[in-house]
Amino acid sequence: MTIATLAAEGGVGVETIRFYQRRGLLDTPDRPRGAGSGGGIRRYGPSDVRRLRFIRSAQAAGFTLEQIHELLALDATDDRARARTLAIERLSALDAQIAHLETARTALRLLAQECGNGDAGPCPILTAFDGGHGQAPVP
Amino acid sequence: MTIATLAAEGGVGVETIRFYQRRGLLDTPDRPRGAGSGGGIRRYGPSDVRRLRFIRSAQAAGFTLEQIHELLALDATDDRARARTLAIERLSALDAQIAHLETARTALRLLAQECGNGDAGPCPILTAFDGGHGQAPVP
DNA sequence: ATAGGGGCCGTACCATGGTACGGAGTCAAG
DNA sequence: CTTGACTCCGTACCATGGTACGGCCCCTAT
Repeated sequence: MTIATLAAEGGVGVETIRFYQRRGLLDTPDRPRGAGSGGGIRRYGPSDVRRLRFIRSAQAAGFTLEQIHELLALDATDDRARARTLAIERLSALDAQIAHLETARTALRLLAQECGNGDAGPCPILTAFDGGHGQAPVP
Repeated sequence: MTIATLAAEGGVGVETIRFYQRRGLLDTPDRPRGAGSGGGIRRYGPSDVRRLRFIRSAQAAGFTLEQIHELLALDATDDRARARTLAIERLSALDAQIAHLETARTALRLLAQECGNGDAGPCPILTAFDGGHGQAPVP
């Protein structure tokens, strides 16, 4: 398949594929020799699709591209311990993030509710979050 | 209080305060007239602290700075409907995001588990996420 | 054989949310 | 009345994760 097909399979744009290649997340197959200068068109296979889909999923799990790079490198080795460590680290970050968002959700429900009841004047937006004392946003 | 104190109250850096001012999220008090040229040092009060804390909380709830800008503008009006709409929109985005992260968490637990059992060879990182078909990451 | 649609490549640009820097001004304590 | 910490301001820079552009090459169908 060509790069456009690969991109479509992964639900991303062609430029994104190239971007991932530059980052070393996807490999760049050789251009078939035999064409005039520079070579022909690179071809991709099912393993590239799997890899691309993995990247998207791992991204959805909150790994950065750099971490995904490491995970992919790990896939070739049998350093299970390292892979486990990465997974567990991300898992606890994920737990924290979820807890965090749930807190935010509670505060937000309050805001929606306050603004929903029929009292006069503007709803007290500035005080809606008064429980959370400047909690840092999840980066 | 001075800008450094305000920053400390909000748990952010001085540069962040200035950045918020440029974005119109915090206002920039007048420099007291009477000093040589340009004027003296700006002073901040408790309302600035509240506002700053609100910004941080809203950010934690996933609002962008632009949306926070609108919320703050709304605080001066009595357009409760608009505030409610924003809150409810963010609420459902938040719900989706939480659900999403929970899915990721499940997949990740699987990965950690797979890599934890004693089978030979590398753990199948690439197939660990095979349930999620290239789900887009939460932006 | 020629046009058009992709592909290839380098490089530039984008949004978001800050972070840093340098020079000048201000202010309070010693 | 000087020193040193802090402020002000403009502007530049950073990381992340892309997105776009322009020029050239290749390939296939007409």
